[in-house]
Amino acid sequence: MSKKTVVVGLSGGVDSSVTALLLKQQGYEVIGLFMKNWEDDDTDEYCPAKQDLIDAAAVADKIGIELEAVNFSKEYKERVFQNFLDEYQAGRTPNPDIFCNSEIKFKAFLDHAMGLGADLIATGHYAQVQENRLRPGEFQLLKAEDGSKDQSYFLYRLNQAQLSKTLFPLGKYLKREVREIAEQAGLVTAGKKDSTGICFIGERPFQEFLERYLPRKPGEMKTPEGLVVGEHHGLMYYTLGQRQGLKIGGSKISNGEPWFVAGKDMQNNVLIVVQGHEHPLLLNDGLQASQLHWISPQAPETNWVYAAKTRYRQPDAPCEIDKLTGDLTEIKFGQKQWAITPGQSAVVYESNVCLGGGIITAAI
RNA sequence: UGGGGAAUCGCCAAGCUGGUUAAGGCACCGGAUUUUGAUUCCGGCAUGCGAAGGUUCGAAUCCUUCUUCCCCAG
Repeated sequence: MSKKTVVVGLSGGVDSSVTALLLKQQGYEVIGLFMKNWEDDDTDEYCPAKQDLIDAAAVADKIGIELEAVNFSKEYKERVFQNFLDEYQAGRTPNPDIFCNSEIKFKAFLDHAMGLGADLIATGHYAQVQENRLRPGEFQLLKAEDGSKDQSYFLYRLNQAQLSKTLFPLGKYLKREVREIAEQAGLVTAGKKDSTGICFIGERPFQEFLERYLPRKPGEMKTPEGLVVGEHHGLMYYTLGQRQGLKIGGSKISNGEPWFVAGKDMQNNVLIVVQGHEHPLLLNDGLQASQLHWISPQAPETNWVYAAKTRYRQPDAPCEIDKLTGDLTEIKFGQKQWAITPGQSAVVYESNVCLGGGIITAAI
């Protein structure tokens, strides 16, 4: 019986480094695979992914595994980035990393790994996969043990075929422990700062970045009453609940509280802004979502208490699925939710099991 | 060219019966948090109070002149 082969996505960060290390220690035949999926900004002397590749190579060398590099830039652009732009253009706020997972990391990457003869793939995500005890052969996606790092929200669009071939070795560890393991193993990535920003693209001045693809289209900022209070650069550059960057402060009509984006009037190219974090227009009882995806072949029940997030890193809020017809669902929360935003994903949980979810189309 | 009122950080705005380093909020900037975009949190942000003089041990706070703006009369 030969050892099982696992292809690990090595990004050049601590998490994936430790993932590879743990699998190696568990006796798997491990192959590291470095992905470069974004090259729009590369110049001769500047290539953001370069240091990451160097680090990934150093880690692979230290652990004693092979490292291969692949480039899915084309797939990324076609399957993730184009949709990202279309969504912004339509005034919504997409979450590209969710599709990056379902289309790139767990599709293009998975296919490539299988082509290499792998039995399984693994990534450094904080989440867990488990076979359903009641229904053998069916896999469940669970939250990570480290609740503060749980990334199941980004993984809710994975299907049975993908989960059945996936390992998340970090699911049982705390972030702190992961760093300690890296430290003890002498991995160069042990103290490396966590990466943030859009996966593969990285953190950058957001409006400036979007502007390269979606040109400015200035218009007015108005209160719900129709009072003009400022000017915006283009509705697509703003998201509901946004406070920073509005550049409106003071004035006689101000009550001293900060302004937030509460809506977009696409027809008239007007950004609706309100004052005060608790303004009623920022709070809603429920939402509608479509493009539904459930991890189990069995969709969740209506009239049953679940919990849901309307954006990453937000505590689960108790909710009920009111309607579930075809590709449309309505979710009602026990308590009003803040800045429910079209384009973002509503992800449903039952205890620590991620059931799936959909893309928010409207707050209700 | 009569009378009255006001001029304090980009904006709003305390202080103005003279006395520690000129409140606070919004905006902005920096950082923390964060594999979306936000939110949130922490820190920074007027040697100067329209200008110039004067009174005083000491003035944004009192006086004088000038400048600007507003209101009421013309």
